[in-house]
Amino acid sequence: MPQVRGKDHGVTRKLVRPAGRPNASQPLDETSKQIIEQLQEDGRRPYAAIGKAVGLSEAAVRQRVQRLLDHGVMQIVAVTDPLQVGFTRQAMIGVTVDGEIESVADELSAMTEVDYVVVTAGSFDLLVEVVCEDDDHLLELVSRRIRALSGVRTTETFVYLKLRKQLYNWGTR
Amino acid sequence: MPQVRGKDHGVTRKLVRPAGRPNASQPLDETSKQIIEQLQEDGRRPYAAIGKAVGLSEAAVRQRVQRLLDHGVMQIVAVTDPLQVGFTRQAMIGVTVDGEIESVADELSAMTEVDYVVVTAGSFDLLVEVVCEDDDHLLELVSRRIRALSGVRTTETFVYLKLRKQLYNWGTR
DNA sequence: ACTGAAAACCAAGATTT
DNA sequence: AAATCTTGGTTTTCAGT
Repeated sequence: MPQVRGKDHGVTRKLVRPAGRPNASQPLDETSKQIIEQLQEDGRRPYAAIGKAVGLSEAAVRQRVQRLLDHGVMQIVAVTDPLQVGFTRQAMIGVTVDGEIESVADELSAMTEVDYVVVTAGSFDLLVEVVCEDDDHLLELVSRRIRALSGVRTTETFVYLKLRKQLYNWGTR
Repeated sequence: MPQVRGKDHGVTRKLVRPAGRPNASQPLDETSKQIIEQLQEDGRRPYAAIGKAVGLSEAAVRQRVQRLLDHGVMQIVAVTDPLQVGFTRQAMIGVTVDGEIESVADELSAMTEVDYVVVTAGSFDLLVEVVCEDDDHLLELVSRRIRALSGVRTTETFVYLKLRKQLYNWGTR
């Protein structure tokens, strides 16, 4: 399966847990894990088929899926291959920050080219994945916009040459 | 929305395009982009509802979705929040390699804790994202198994402190 | 588990390019 | 001619009781 990694463009999905969302925090039982595995293979698999596979009624599967979605344990979404939709250049950018890391992270998160921001321990304070249309776009993004942010001390760009593995199915073993 | 990033655990989904998969390579038209946007919000949204939103019949939407899936332009999958399913430690690992980068990439890709492998240009040859149950697990993985791979020269680990943004919806603007 | 309602599926036939 | 969309009828799934 070709690469499938998020780029912003479109509806923004923030990591902040929406207010009012119930927090599960209970370890998943075997059955829920099996259901998730089924949906990791095919997010539109019918509930009845899932039920057959995990030994549950259709309705029971439906309720469990709804609960998993409500609690934010999983989401079911389309993921696309950036190379097939006109974005030819991806990169990871390691950023070091002076001062407030969080505020820099916020500004980076707000950029449409940025699909991934994580605060890290190590020689970078932030790792930022970006998806660009081409090298010019990437250059403009890094040199004009990211390095221009106040608080950004250094950046190091790792241009993607080849994506080798990209999985969405975890947490279930 | 909480973080949602792939960890292996479970069915393996390789990036290699399955043989016989038709290669689209035609730029997406506006309608397909709109359909993808709909499915990025909710991967199980009914075809009829999507049709209403984009101005197509239910059957036409279904056919287009099938085509997008067949061509590997997108997939519809469940993605889970590792923190909610018992994995408390994520990290990015920068790897430098002696010799064949691809073979090291293959071996890393085969590890269940590894959910992301990319060949990069820059001071690392590979970037590898891992999802571990705890710090002990991460330590064991890095020091006993990754550094032990022949061809691995150096590794640098960036432990995730906080995931700030994670998007799956791209390519559509 | 049962049931009405909704959605998905299928096969032609129509339309567009 | 090929690809894409629509229509109508049928089967399956869904959601609430």
